[in-house]
Amino acid sequence: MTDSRDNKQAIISGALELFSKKGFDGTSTAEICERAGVTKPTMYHYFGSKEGLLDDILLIHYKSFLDNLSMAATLPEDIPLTFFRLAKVYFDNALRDEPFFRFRAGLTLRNGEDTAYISSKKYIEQEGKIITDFFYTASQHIGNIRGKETLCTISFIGTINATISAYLQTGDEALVSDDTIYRLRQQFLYGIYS
Amino acid sequence: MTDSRDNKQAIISGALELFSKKGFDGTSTAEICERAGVTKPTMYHYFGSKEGLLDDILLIHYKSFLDNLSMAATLPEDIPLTFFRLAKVYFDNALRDEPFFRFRAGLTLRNGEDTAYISSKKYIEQEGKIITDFFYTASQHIGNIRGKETLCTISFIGTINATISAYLQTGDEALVSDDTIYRLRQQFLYGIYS
DNA sequence: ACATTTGTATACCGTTCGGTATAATATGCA
DNA sequence: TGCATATTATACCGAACGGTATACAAATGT
Repeated sequence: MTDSRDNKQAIISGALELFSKKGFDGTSTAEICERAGVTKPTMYHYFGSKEGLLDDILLIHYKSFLDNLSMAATLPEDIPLTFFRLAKVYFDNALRDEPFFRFRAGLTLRNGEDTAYISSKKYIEQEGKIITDFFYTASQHIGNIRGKETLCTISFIGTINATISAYLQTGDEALVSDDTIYRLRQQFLYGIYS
Repeated sequence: MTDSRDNKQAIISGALELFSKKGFDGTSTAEICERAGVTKPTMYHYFGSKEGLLDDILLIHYKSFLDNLSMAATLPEDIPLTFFRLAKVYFDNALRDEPFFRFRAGLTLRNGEDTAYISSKKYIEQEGKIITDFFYTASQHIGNIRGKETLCTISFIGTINATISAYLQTGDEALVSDDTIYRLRQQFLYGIYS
């Protein structure tokens, strides 16, 4: 018997790549299985349903991402440091796991009834909460963002994602460098809403 | 007989709203017809296929959007003015036609094999060309963005869309005000890459 | 050695999908 | 009025979808 974890992992990573390119509804279970080199009963043996597979994918990838975000925000009073760390988690995660970034980013601007969005909603909200909490802490020391914590959050995530997307399209590594983070930090904390 | 344009328009606007919420692949033709109050043969009489309907929707909405963008860029040498006008087209269009914005924005970060993305690709490229052309003109007068025209384009579109999305979620009208455009302009032309 | 668990393959099911054949109905024009 | 042209409704099609019953093969624990 081949190692079961190989097949399971092949299904997960292959499916995520397909979802990120063609969307959840645009990808068939047959396609997922063919790409992973398994048959449908094998996939249903592991995940129970197409949505179960999606849930597993989201759980695994979001857990690592959100854990890293939370760890980056353990010293929220050190505002410049925390901003830097948070942005770095976004960059690192996207470079290490491009399909997951594409999948995530494609959902961020779509707040509707898309199957994949509904399943991702709770994680997107957790992500938002971590960033919002940080901006609330920051606003206690930096007056000009007070009252704008929510919009700081949305703009922060949107701008970071746009920057990563720009890197993935152009290959310009300067985009995901520390310098970029310094500039974004300057804008968000001291410039953008003054 | 009811006015045919009513039905045709009802199908178009209803379908766009469904597509923006549930995605193209996640919306069934039966759903589209039910919402528009017509039967499937009626829809197929007008549009030939589900993709034909999508193409018509894209043609109508993108034409207006791209025309406005082109008109905003008729004086590219006046860089501050053109930047302002371009951003304003994005804001105005999104406020006037929210479903189309959501649909567009949901595709921007997803460069893959999604059905809706493939059909939209040519328009997205036209949009990109208009903005890129502007930044090339601007870079002839503003040295610090030279060589970064493509990434300026992607970041500009991404940041604008993130800002609009923030407005749609928070309802904070200050986000889509002229002041926001002034700040973005300052950042993009004189601050962000210096 | 053998029962049990785990994983895989063949073949298939019911449903929903996009799409259509047919015919009835409403309108514009003669 | 009656003909021609659009437009709509009923009813249906083949294909693809998500999902499964069954049985068999490989590993594991005793």
